[in-house]
Amino acid sequence: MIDRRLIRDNPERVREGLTRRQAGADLLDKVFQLDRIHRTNIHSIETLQHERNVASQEIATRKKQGEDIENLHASMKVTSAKIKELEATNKAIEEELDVLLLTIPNLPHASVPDGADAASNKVVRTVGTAKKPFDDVLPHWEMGEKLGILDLEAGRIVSGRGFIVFRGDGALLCRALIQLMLDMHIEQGYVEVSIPFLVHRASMTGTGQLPKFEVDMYRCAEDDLFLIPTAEVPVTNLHRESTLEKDKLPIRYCAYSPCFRREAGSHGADTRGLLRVHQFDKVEMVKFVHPDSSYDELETLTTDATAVLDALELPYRVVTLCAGDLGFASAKTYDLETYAPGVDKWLEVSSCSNFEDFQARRAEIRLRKSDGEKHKFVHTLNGSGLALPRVVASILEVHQTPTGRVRIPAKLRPYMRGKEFLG
RNA sequence: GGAGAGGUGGCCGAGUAGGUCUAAGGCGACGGUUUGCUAAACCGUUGUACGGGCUUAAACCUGUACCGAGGGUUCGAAUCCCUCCCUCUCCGCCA
Repeated sequence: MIDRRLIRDNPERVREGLTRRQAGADLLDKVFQLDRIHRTNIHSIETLQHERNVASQEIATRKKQGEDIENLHASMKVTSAKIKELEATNKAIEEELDVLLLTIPNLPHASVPDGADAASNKVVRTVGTAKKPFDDVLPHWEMGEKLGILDLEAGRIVSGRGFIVFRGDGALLCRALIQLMLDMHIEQGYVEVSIPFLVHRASMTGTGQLPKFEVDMYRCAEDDLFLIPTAEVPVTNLHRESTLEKDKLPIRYCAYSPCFRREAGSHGADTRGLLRVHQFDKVEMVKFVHPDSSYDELETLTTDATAVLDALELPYRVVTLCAGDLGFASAKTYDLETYAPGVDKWLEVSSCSNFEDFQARRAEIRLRKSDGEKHKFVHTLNGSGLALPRVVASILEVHQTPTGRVRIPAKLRPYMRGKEFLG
């Protein structure tokens, strides 16, 4: 959530940022206007309350002395009614204001390039080469089914399209990847946490999935709980409504979780194989940092994620998202894309973002101030390290051999019972 | 699912026959005095949010709200009433 005061004091800056990310700035005028009325009302209410407090005191004193207080009673009754009325009005305004504010996306950081959509994203660096290892590389779904490690039909039978079943080495590969990633991140200084996969509304609102994107979530109506679309939600909310000590920062977590996404509105895109599914496994990194260092932390977060791609010997590129392609809560995002020669595509396997204080303000994750300092929020960041199915797809295509086998990268072999090839 | 107990500041904890509660006291933290150093002792400070004033800004001054949440009664609510949420204990059920 954007600071209300920023909208009040510097509406043009907010307008500019929203325009840059292709978000309508029309809500802004409404917020500006409501905020002003809200403050005027507060002033009136407080004046009346002050009046009431003084009178109450006087009534108490006079009553002790046995004086007549009927007049005061009568006039205070009127005052109280006025207060009640104004409070009701202002509560309505505040609710409206909250909804509006929760719907406004974060502002892009100054270093984020201009642009309306993904076409304007900038490649920061490329590692390895994006080319076919040999001519007729099979797409991952064909390779996977040929090896008997991927069973898309079974997924359809059990749960419908978009759900996948891995068998044998396929299942082992998933488990191995999760383990490798977690071990690497622990080595990099992250604390592993194991978290709930169902969360309530407040958590979803804290990280920004709600109220705007409810249709994208799986929801258990009976208990009003949501299946998490990413571990970012429970992990970031670990510190919801709390104040963090400066000397405890940065806090770095990593976590494995399955991720559930309805993918509403994206039917027809990437329907084959592992590229777009309703449930997938992911290892996520989350950081809580001091505002001064959040952009440095974004860089190391990104290299902590690319280290996994290096370990898996996969070619990849790091892309800075342009303002128009930025996620709702993010101020700056690097996407990591690995090349899959079988489908000839760059696959997004990670998204590393700095949310600055956008999530922290929503989730009330504060930073304890030192003397004479204005009260602050921490900055939160997260990045996948990495999302599994697309990594598996990439492995099945990049490490494919002309003889129809798939080589297991050396760093992964200890987690794969020492095997060199899949299947 | 059933029964009971309870939710008060960073933490512990008092306070409910409504009116200096402007929330005691303690701990912790911070500052100071003392001290060769540390500790102890003593003195002092100590929340959050939102307004207003002053200001480049901070500091500061001032006001209001906040005792789980929301309503109600009242001139006045931590205190009385209603609804809801959460935590704990016991019982039941269960991997």
